[in-house]
Amino acid sequence: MVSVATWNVNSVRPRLGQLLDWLRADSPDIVLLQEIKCLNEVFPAMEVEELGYNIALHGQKTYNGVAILSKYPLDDIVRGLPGDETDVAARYIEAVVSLKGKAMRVASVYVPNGQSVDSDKFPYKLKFLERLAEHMSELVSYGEILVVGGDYNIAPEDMDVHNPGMWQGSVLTHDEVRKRFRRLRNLGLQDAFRLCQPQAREFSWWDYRAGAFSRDDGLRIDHLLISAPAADLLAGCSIHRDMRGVEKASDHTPVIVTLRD
DNA sequence: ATGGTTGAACCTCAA
Repeated sequence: MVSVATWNVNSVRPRLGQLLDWLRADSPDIVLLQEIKCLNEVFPAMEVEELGYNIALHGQKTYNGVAILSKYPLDDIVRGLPGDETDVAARYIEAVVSLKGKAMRVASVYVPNGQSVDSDKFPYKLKFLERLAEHMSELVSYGEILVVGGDYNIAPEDMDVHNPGMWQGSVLTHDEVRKRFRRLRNLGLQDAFRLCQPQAREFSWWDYRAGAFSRDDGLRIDHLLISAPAADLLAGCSIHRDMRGVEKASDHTPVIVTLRD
Protein backbone atom coordinates (compact mmCIF):
# COMPACT_ATOMS: atom_id res chain seq x y z
CA MET A 1 0.00 0.00 0.00
CA VAL A 2 1.09 3.56 -0.62
CA SER A 3 -0.56 6.58 0.97
CA VAL A 4 -0.61 10.11 -0.44
CA ALA A 5 -1.80 13.00 1.74
CA THR A 6 -2.50 16.64 0.93
CA TRP A 7 -2.49 19.39 3.56
CA ASN A 8 -2.69 23.16 3.38
CA VAL A 9 -0.49 23.75 6.40
CA ASN A 10 -1.03 27.55 6.52
CA SER A 11 2.62 28.38 7.22
CA VAL A 12 4.93 25.48 7.92
CA ARG A 13 7.08 27.07 10.61
CA PRO A 14 4.45 27.75 13.32
CA ARG A 15 2.91 24.36 12.42
CA LEU A 16 6.14 22.31 12.50
CA GLY A 17 5.32 20.51 15.76
CA GLN A 18 1.94 19.45 14.38
CA LEU A 19 3.46 18.40 11.07
CA LEU A 20 6.11 16.21 12.73
CA ASP A 21 3.59 14.69 15.18
CA TRP A 22 1.30 13.82 12.28
CA LEU A 23 4.14 12.36 10.16
CA ARG A 24 5.21 10.22 13.11
CA ALA A 25 1.66 9.08 13.94
CA ASP A 26 0.26 8.41 10.44
CA SER A 27 3.45 7.93 8.49
CA PRO A 28 2.00 8.91 5.09
CA ASP A 29 4.38 7.84 2.28
CA ILE A 30 3.94 11.05 0.31
CA VAL A 31 2.77 14.43 1.58
CA LEU A 32 1.69 17.34 -0.65
CA LEU A 33 1.87 20.62 1.24
CA GLN A 34 0.43 24.01 0.32
CA GLU A 35 0.95 27.50 1.77
CA ILE A 36 4.28 26.77 3.39
CA LYS A 37 4.79 30.58 3.23
CA CYS A 38 8.57 30.49 3.37
CA LEU A 39 11.61 30.49 1.14
CA ASN A 40 13.26 27.13 0.43
CA GLU A 41 16.28 28.01 2.59
CA VAL A 42 14.22 28.43 5.77
CA PHE A 43 12.01 25.35 5.31
CA PRO A 44 12.65 23.04 8.32
CA ALA A 45 14.21 20.39 6.09
CA MET A 46 16.42 18.70 8.68
CA GLU A 47 13.54 17.87 11.02
CA VAL A 48 11.48 16.40 8.17
CA GLU A 49 14.42 14.48 6.69
CA GLU A 50 15.09 12.93 10.10
CA LEU A 51 11.71 11.20 9.80
CA GLY A 52 12.83 9.58 6.55
CA TYR A 53 11.41 11.96 3.95
CA ASN A 54 12.95 13.31 0.77
CA ILE A 55 11.87 16.87 0.04
CA ALA A 56 11.09 18.89 -3.10
CA LEU A 57 10.35 22.56 -2.49
CA HIS A 58 8.92 25.48 -4.39
CA GLY A 59 8.90 28.14 -1.68
CA GLN A 60 8.03 31.81 -1.61
CA LYS A 61 8.33 34.48 1.04
CA THR A 62 5.11 35.38 2.95
CA TYR A 63 2.62 33.90 0.46
CA ASN A 64 1.91 30.56 -1.23
CA GLY A 65 4.72 28.00 -1.41
CA VAL A 66 4.23 24.27 -2.10
CA ALA A 67 6.22 21.14 -1.26
CA ILE A 68 6.39 17.38 -1.73
CA LEU A 69 7.65 15.09 1.05
CA SER A 70 8.29 11.47 0.08
CA LYS A 71 9.71 8.35 1.68
CA TYR A 72 10.75 7.32 -1.85
CA PRO A 73 13.17 9.17 -4.14
CA LEU A 74 11.85 12.17 -6.10
CA ASP A 75 12.87 12.86 -9.70
CA ASP A 76 11.88 15.05 -12.65
CA ILE A 77 10.79 17.91 -10.39
CA VAL A 78 8.75 20.68 -12.06
CA ARG A 79 8.42 23.95 -10.15
CA GLY A 80 5.66 26.34 -11.16
CA LEU A 81 2.57 25.65 -13.25
CA PRO A 82 3.48 25.70 -16.96
CA GLY A 83 1.66 28.03 -19.33
CA ASP A 84 2.49 31.53 -18.08
CA GLU A 85 6.09 32.57 -17.34
CA THR A 86 4.85 35.91 -15.95
CA ASP A 87 3.03 34.16 -13.09
CA VAL A 88 5.68 33.87 -10.37
CA ALA A 89 3.35 32.72 -7.55
CA ALA A 90 4.68 29.43 -6.09
CA ARG A 91 1.48 27.41 -6.42
CA TYR A 92 2.55 24.19 -8.16
CA ILE A 93 5.19 21.51 -7.83
CA GLU A 94 5.32 18.11 -9.50
CA ALA A 95 7.65 15.11 -9.18
CA VAL A 96 8.02 11.47 -10.13
CA VAL A 97 8.19 9.08 -7.18
CA SER A 98 10.26 5.93 -7.75
CA LEU A 99 8.16 3.36 -6.01
CA LYS A 100 9.10 -0.32 -5.71
CA GLY A 101 9.93 -0.66 -9.40
CA LYS A 102 6.92 1.38 -10.48
CA ALA A 103 6.72 5.11 -11.10
CA MET A 104 4.01 7.40 -9.83
CA ARG A 105 3.68 11.08 -10.64
CA VAL A 106 2.40 13.44 -7.96
CA ALA A 107 1.71 17.17 -7.85
CA SER A 108 0.92 19.64 -5.09
CA VAL A 109 -1.29 22.52 -6.22
CA TYR A 110 -2.50 25.65 -4.48
CA VAL A 111 -5.27 27.14 -6.61
CA PRO A 112 -5.80 30.89 -6.06
CA ASN A 113 -8.64 31.66 -3.67
CA GLY A 114 -10.07 34.39 -5.90
CA GLN A 115 -10.88 36.70 -2.99
CA SER A 116 -14.26 37.89 -4.31
CA VAL A 117 -16.10 37.39 -7.59
CA ASP A 118 -15.76 41.07 -8.54
CA SER A 119 -12.03 41.33 -7.74
CA ASP A 120 -9.31 40.94 -10.36
CA LYS A 121 -8.13 37.88 -8.43
CA PHE A 122 -11.19 35.95 -9.59
CA PRO A 123 -10.29 35.95 -13.32
CA TYR A 124 -6.75 34.97 -12.24
CA LYS A 125 -8.26 31.96 -10.45
CA LEU A 126 -10.21 30.98 -13.58
CA LYS A 127 -7.11 31.42 -15.77
CA PHE A 128 -5.03 29.34 -13.36
CA LEU A 129 -7.63 26.54 -13.49
CA GLU A 130 -7.50 26.64 -17.30
CA ARG A 131 -3.71 26.35 -17.25
CA LEU A 132 -4.02 23.49 -14.77
CA ALA A 133 -6.44 21.65 -17.08
CA GLU A 134 -4.11 22.23 -20.00
CA HIS A 135 -1.16 20.75 -18.11
CA MET A 136 -3.24 17.90 -16.68
CA SER A 137 -4.41 16.88 -20.13
CA GLU A 138 -0.73 16.32 -20.99
CA LEU A 139 0.01 14.38 -17.78
CA VAL A 140 -3.09 12.21 -18.14
CA SER A 141 -1.98 11.28 -21.67
CA TYR A 142 1.11 9.57 -20.22
CA GLY A 143 -1.15 6.84 -18.80
CA GLU A 144 0.66 6.86 -15.47
CA ILE A 145 -0.44 6.48 -11.88
CA LEU A 146 -1.03 10.16 -11.16
CA VAL A 147 -2.14 11.89 -7.96
CA VAL A 148 -2.75 15.64 -8.08
CA GLY A 149 -3.55 16.86 -4.60
CA GLY A 150 -4.01 20.25 -3.10
CA ASP A 151 -6.12 23.16 -2.02
CA TYR A 152 -8.32 23.70 -5.07
CA ASN A 153 -10.38 26.41 -3.36
CA ILE A 154 -13.44 24.76 -4.95
CA ALA A 155 -16.32 22.94 -3.30
CA PRO A 156 -17.37 20.78 -6.29
CA GLU A 157 -21.03 20.24 -5.31
CA ASP A 158 -23.52 21.67 -2.83
CA MET A 159 -23.11 18.50 -0.76
CA ASP A 160 -19.51 19.63 -0.17
CA VAL A 161 -20.80 22.69 1.70
CA HIS A 162 -22.32 22.65 5.20
CA ASN A 163 -24.68 25.50 4.42
CA PRO A 164 -24.95 25.82 0.62
CA GLY A 165 -27.40 28.69 0.77
CA MET A 166 -25.00 30.85 2.74
CA TRP A 167 -22.09 30.10 0.35
CA GLN A 168 -24.12 30.45 -2.87
CA GLY A 169 -22.18 32.36 -5.52
CA SER A 170 -18.99 32.65 -3.43
CA VAL A 171 -15.55 32.23 -4.98
CA LEU A 172 -15.45 28.67 -3.54
CA THR A 173 -18.79 27.54 -4.99
CA HIS A 174 -19.27 29.75 -8.08
CA ASP A 175 -20.56 28.02 -11.22
CA GLU A 176 -17.54 29.16 -13.24
CA VAL A 177 -15.05 27.48 -10.86
CA ARG A 178 -17.21 24.36 -10.54
CA LYS A 179 -17.32 24.15 -14.32
CA ARG A 180 -13.51 24.18 -14.41
CA PHE A 181 -13.35 21.51 -11.73
CA ARG A 182 -15.65 19.31 -13.82
CA ARG A 183 -13.31 19.90 -16.75
CA LEU A 184 -10.47 18.35 -14.73
CA ARG A 185 -12.73 15.37 -14.01
CA ASN A 186 -13.67 15.11 -17.67
CA LEU A 187 -9.97 14.71 -18.52
CA GLY A 188 -10.15 11.44 -16.59
CA LEU A 189 -9.12 12.64 -13.14
CA GLN A 190 -11.39 11.42 -10.37
CA ASP A 191 -12.06 12.92 -6.95
CA ALA A 192 -10.70 10.14 -4.69
CA PHE A 193 -12.76 11.10 -1.65
CA ARG A 194 -16.04 11.27 -3.57
CA LEU A 195 -15.26 8.02 -5.38
CA CYS A 196 -14.79 6.22 -2.02
CA GLN A 197 -17.58 7.96 -0.16
CA PRO A 198 -20.35 8.95 -2.60
CA GLN A 199 -22.74 10.26 0.07
CA ALA A 200 -20.44 11.54 2.83
CA ARG A 201 -20.78 15.14 3.92
CA GLU A 202 -17.33 15.87 5.24
CA PHE A 203 -15.30 19.04 5.02
CA SER A 204 -11.61 19.91 4.84
CA TRP A 205 -11.66 23.66 5.61
CA TRP A 206 -13.33 25.84 8.21
CA ASP A 207 -12.71 29.60 8.33
CA TYR A 208 -10.90 30.88 11.41
CA ARG A 209 -13.50 33.61 11.71
CA ALA A 210 -16.88 33.68 13.43
CA GLY A 211 -16.43 30.29 15.12
CA ALA A 212 -16.90 28.44 11.85
CA PHE A 213 -15.45 25.15 13.14
CA SER A 214 -17.60 25.09 16.29
CA ARG A 215 -20.65 25.59 14.05
CA ASP A 216 -19.22 23.03 11.58
CA ASP A 217 -19.56 25.68 8.88
CA GLY A 218 -17.07 23.89 6.61
CA LEU A 219 -16.43 23.17 2.94
CA ARG A 220 -14.63 20.36 1.15
CA ILE A 221 -12.10 22.28 -0.96
CA ASP A 222 -8.97 20.11 -0.59
CA HIS A 223 -8.92 17.26 -3.06
CA LEU A 224 -6.85 14.35 -4.34
CA LEU A 225 -7.51 13.90 -8.05
CA ILE A 226 -6.35 10.56 -9.43
CA SER A 227 -5.87 9.19 -12.94
CA ALA A 228 -7.65 6.02 -14.13
CA PRO A 229 -4.55 3.82 -13.54
CA ALA A 230 -4.46 5.16 -9.95
CA ALA A 231 -8.23 4.71 -9.48
CA ASP A 232 -7.78 1.02 -10.35
CA LEU A 233 -5.62 0.73 -7.21
CA LEU A 234 -7.82 2.84 -4.93
CA ALA A 235 -8.18 1.36 -1.44
CA GLY A 236 -9.55 4.29 0.55
CA CYS A 237 -9.68 8.03 1.12
CA SER A 238 -10.35 9.91 4.33
CA ILE A 239 -10.32 13.38 5.83
CA HIS A 240 -8.37 13.97 9.05
CA ARG A 241 -11.00 16.15 10.73
CA ASP A 242 -9.47 15.88 14.21
CA MET A 243 -6.51 18.04 13.26
CA ARG A 244 -8.77 21.07 12.87
CA GLY A 245 -9.63 20.90 16.58
CA VAL A 246 -6.14 21.17 18.06
CA GLU A 247 -4.52 24.28 19.51
CA LYS A 248 -3.10 26.55 16.77
CA ALA A 249 -4.62 24.40 14.01
CA SER A 250 -4.32 25.16 10.32
CA ASP A 251 -7.69 26.18 8.89
CA HIS A 252 -7.41 23.10 6.61
CA THR A 253 -7.23 19.40 7.52
CA PRO A 254 -5.26 16.71 5.69
CA VAL A 255 -6.92 14.43 3.13
CA ILE A 256 -5.31 11.02 2.60
CA VAL A 257 -5.69 8.46 -0.20
CA THR A 258 -4.42 4.88 -0.05
CA LEU A 259 -3.51 2.92 -3.17
CA ARG A 260 -2.79 -0.81 -3.40
CA ASP A 261 0.68 -1.92 -4.57
C1' DA B 1 -19.22 45.58 14.04
C1' DT B 2 -18.04 46.41 5.83
C1' DG B 3 -17.61 42.00 11.30
C1' DG B 4 -15.12 37.41 12.95
C1' DT B 5 -9.21 35.04 13.07
C1' DT B 6 -4.59 33.78 11.68
C1' DG B 7 0.18 34.44 9.81
C1' DA B 8 3.98 37.18 7.94
C1' DA B 9 5.73 41.27 7.88
C1' DC B 10 4.85 45.84 8.33
C1' DC B 11 2.24 49.71 10.33
C1' DT B 12 -1.72 45.99 6.00
C1' DC B 13 -2.63 42.19 3.12
C1' DA B 14 -4.24 37.61 1.86
C1' DA B 15 -6.94 34.13 3.15
